[in-house]
Amino acid sequence: MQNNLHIFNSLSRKKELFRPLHPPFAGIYVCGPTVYSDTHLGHARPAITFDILFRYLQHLDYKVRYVRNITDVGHLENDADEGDDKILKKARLEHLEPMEVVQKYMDTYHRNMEQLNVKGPSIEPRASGHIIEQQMLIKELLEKGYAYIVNGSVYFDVKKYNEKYEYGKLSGRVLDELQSNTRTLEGQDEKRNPFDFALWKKAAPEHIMRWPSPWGEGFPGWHLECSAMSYKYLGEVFDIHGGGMDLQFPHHECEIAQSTAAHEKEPVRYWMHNNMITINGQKMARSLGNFITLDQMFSGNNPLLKQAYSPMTVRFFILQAHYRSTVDFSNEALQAAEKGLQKLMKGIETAGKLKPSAASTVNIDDLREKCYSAMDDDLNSPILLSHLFEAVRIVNSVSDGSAKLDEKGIASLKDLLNVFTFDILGLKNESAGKEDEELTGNLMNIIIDLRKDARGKKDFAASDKIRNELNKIGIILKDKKDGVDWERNPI
RNA sequence: GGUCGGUUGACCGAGUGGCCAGGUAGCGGUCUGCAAAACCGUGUACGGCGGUUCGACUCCGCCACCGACCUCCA
Repeated sequence: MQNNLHIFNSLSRKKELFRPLHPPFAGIYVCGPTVYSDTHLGHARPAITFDILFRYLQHLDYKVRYVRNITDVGHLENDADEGDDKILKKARLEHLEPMEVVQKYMDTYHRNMEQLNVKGPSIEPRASGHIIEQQMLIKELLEKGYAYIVNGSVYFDVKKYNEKYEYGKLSGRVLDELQSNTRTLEGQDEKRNPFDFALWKKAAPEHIMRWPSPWGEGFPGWHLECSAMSYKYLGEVFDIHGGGMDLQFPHHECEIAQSTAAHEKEPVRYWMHNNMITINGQKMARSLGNFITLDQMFSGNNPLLKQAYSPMTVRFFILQAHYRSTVDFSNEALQAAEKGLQKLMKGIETAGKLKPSAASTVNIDDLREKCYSAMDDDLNSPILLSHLFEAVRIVNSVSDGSAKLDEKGIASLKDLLNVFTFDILGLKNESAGKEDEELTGNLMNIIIDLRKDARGKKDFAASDKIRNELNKIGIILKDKKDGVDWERNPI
């Protein structure tokens, strides 16, 4: 299978031609959310970025296995020994079972993803469902001498690992520097070195998320799940690993260390990292308290929002920037995106009504090539969109006669718009059919008002015509004392 | 403090050693009874200062400012 897709590999810091290990198969692992709170705008970025990758690889006829996990245990507030599990903390706060918290926010995440038209992954494994696999990995690491047990917890020995392998290669960090720069956290006594990280944590007596293990009752560390689950579903070495840039260190670095140490192989061939969404120039994050949840985006119910923005407006907004750039939230930018999206959708509707000419004055094949080039250049969605607007310009020109297309050209143009807009960028036409009921009501009000004017002027010919014509299409008007009612005639 | 990245026109946002991004808004025109839409045209954009070059927004150096990561974060 040939393709010309180049992706920026965070590991080499270069664009590389994508060649999967076992064509026609392609394996992708992306870090999903920790489900302890509402899904926010920031979550939409990786979801959409890797949705585009998933869709494009499928379009190129790869058999893609896309694994995106749900973290439902093990994500600690910090690396200190008494660091709380995020989910556990939330459960205590809301007086819920931890798994009730997980269910609630996982459902929200799924609902929001569906609204954004993000395709579900092939497999969506949960950390809590892979405790055995995680323990197996720990055993392997202990046997190979890359982990040590202290007081019922197990830690990864970064220094030992760094003797044979290179810790920090993904994030460009050098262990010596890390050592001197690590901030001192309370309660790190158990670890041999501050940059060692937990594979298994002993559960305190009051800790309710706990599993038995050879090292005592406890729970897995955060970094471990991704190594265990990617290995289980994609193998020792797989093609693409994605996630947010903020996960590069320490999460992905630790993942590489765990997997490499256990399997003696580099686990990932292409690392891809999406950039952050900022608000007023700062990262949007729960911990900064400046985030907007997706439900708020869609309803407009947040002081930072001047209006509601539809899921497709949000998707289009995100696609207008390249995934490796930061994109700054503002109402003006969202409003511009809303208008742009409308223009694109209207253009596609117009494309369906074009009349063919005998010959063509524009070349659609060239444009198609450009669209592919844009996608092949590290998923350059903003450039692709600019080409789609060029396509829309052609549509409108043909529509008002300043350009001509033959039947084949029109078919090709329509196909291009459909494939790239809907299949690959995953946009959809939200206005189609949506507000029909509301529109009908408004139209009827206008018609009834016109008829009232006619009757006021004793123009009964006009008023009767309105009533009769409506009758013909199954709408019955009823003149009452206090106004006019209408209903559909049940034919 | 360390590491990395950014600074593009009214706003958002691509990109490149010499030519065009694109969207939104503005202005002028075509069309139209009026309007809208659409189409055409339009704006001396590339943080500052030097350097390399026939030519730099694009390469190099310095400076300023902003941000990310180094602790959890998509």
